Amino acid sequence: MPAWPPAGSGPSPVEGPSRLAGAPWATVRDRLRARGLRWTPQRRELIDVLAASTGHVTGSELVERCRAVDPATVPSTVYRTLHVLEALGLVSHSHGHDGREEFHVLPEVDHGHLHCTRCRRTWELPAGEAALLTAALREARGFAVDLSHLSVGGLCADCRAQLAALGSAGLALE
Amino acid sequence: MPAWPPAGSGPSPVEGPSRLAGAPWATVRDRLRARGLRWTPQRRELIDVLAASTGHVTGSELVERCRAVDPATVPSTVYRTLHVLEALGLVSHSHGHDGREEFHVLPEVDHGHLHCTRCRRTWELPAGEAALLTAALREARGFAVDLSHLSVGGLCADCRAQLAALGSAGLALE
DNA sequence: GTCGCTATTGCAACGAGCTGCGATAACGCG
DNA sequence: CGCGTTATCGCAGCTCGTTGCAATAGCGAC
Repeated sequence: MPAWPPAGSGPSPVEGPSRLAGAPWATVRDRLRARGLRWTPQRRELIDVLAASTGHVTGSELVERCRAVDPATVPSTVYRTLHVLEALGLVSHSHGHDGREEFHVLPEVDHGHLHCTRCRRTWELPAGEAALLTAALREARGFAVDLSHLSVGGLCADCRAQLAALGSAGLALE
Repeated sequence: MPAWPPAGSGPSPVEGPSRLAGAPWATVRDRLRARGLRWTPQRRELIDVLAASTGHVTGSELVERCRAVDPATVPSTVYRTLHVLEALGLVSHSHGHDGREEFHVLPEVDHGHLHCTRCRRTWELPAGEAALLTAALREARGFAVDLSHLSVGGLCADCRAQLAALGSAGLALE
């Protein structure tokens, strides 16, 4: 793993809106400052890592990736920064099947999660598919569903097929 | 808290092929043995505690209650026993809003959970209310929803009302 | 009763994540 | 450019839960 150029030494690769097209990361610094928050090297590192990530990442994965960039990285700082970024709307988090934190980079689209309790895979559940539920809950209880906190567990089609194939042979525990 | 009558003392209520009506705990010992598992004092303690519990309990709450009965209780044993009991279908667990484990004593009725991300209260979501979602997912994806792993987050009616009352004054973080 | 097999225990260490605290360093201002 | 304010850092320690391992103890068989 190539060491990154020491922060601040030498001209860093184009820091324009070039590759950041569609990436709000470029504006994070100003967004932080506008709130009286600060732009620190540690935060910059995490944001670099986030900008290179997509989809779901667990907190510890992010810690590891940061450590790859800067071995001096400390977990608490990463977690704290993640919470700050969440307040800015740049990431969101939910709890995976095992209760571990999963961060969601750039939650452009509001969606829930579907995960198979057998194969542990996860899918995104777009608002459309949950619409009936959210509408029903709003009407019946006045409850406003937050899709990012909607998590549905169960058996995916593949696993159901596999179990069916196994037939009644095994009352398998697992 | 009253000490429980020693197990096995006195005639236990009907224990037939009928229903484990109300007290499946009485049969736990035999169910364990039937599987080649063992009946130990530690397990008995946890089962006493469970029998005295209803609804949702977190793992650490159970550990505490066990420790109240027997200070020598060790967490790993409690957690391991809980997982064994889950395999027997006597408890089920899910992950709460904060990712912590919540155990569910005697999950007679299959249901999901609804929790408010603001006031942190939790409600049960009966199968009926989720039926539309589960049906839709089964048809569209062949996904079989496990209600005990269905968790819906959002704002409850009370909190929505409170927020509305606060008006546009606060762009509250929380 | 006691013997042996092995499930279970308790311990210690670990992993994820959070938190309080003193020290550091961003950043706005002059 | 230097100063003061205060957000942030790094550390140490804590909580919840899991895991590997050696020692213990259920329990079925003799």
